[in-house]
Amino acid sequence: MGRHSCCYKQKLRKGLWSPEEDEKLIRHITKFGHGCWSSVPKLAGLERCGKSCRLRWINYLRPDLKRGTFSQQEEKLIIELHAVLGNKWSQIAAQLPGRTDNEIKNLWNSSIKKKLRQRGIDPNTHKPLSEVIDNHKAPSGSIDKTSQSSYNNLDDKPPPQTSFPLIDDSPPATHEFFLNRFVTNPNTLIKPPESLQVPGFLPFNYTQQQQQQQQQQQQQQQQQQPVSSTDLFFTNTLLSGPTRGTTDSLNHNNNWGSGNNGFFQATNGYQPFGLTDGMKSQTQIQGVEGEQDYIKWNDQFLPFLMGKSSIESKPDVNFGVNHELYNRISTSYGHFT
DNA sequence: AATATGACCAACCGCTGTTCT
DNA sequence: GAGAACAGCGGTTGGTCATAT
Repeated sequence: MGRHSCCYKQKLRKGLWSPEEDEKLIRHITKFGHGCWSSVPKLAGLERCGKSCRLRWINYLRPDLKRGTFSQQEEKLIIELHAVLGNKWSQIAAQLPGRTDNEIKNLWNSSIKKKLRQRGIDPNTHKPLSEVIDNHKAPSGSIDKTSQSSYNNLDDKPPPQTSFPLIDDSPPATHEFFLNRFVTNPNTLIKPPESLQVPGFLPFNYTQQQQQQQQQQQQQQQQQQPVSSTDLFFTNTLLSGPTRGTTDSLNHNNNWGSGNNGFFQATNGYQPFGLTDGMKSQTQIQGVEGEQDYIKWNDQFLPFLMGKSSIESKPDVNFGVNHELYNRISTSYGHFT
């Protein structure tokens, strides 16, 4: 269908969103949910098409977005999922809570593809490049059982060409492999596969009860033994990536499971919207004077708009604006004055 | 210091599938 | 059943920033 018909009827804004537009959209969806996207811009007072509003919300304004750079485990998971699903970015994103299909797609095209090629892996077939060159008939997306689905740190230096298969003894990325890892028998599953212990990741049949058991086990383990910094990073934090200046990202548990589910489960006519534990985590950010230059405006502004902040000294906002913060953020919008 | 190049990423475009009338 | 409206998806584009020359 392409561009919505509404886009032809009137002059609509295009391009980057201004903070004011974001604020309008957030306020509207916070109060009313999005309902029918085509009606959102009118109701929210925006000169955008519904499609644009939807995209902005899904890819940027949603409170459960994780943002930040991808962890190595996330990258590994993306590669493994891509080996099975191909360019089904939305399905891949579904396994990475807090990440959008757009984000993953961008990562794949800008970074992972290159890293795989550097390691001698064809990003389309996930086969060794030499093999792909030798066999031009290899259908795209098909997974050879000898090819590898398990990847070590992609930042590592590539192994010698003779060392394929590349990594370890993990099973190949066949559909059986995928099913074994992601669609497990709920009667037998207690613990998610080790490689899937990425913050917020839930296999398809990983129930809340099982999750609680898992959390209890993790808590016991944490009490029993010290955790390495990387373990902390991967299992206890939601703010991944450089988290420059992030001070308390280690101080909360992984609540993505319940929080995320709650967020996405529709309970009424409107599409669901709610504040989640995940959002709490997202708002664990530094104060205005900190070094958190990575965070974009909504990362700080959004919680205040939502009337909820996990920052202890909550600014006096109530859908109003923390003006100091707002001014600082607004200036970061070079195109917007 | 100026320019070129590349990386990154937000947003748009066009398509398909589903739902509604 | 047909067509319109809509949601969602994947590919692509264009702007911005960082780095190299």
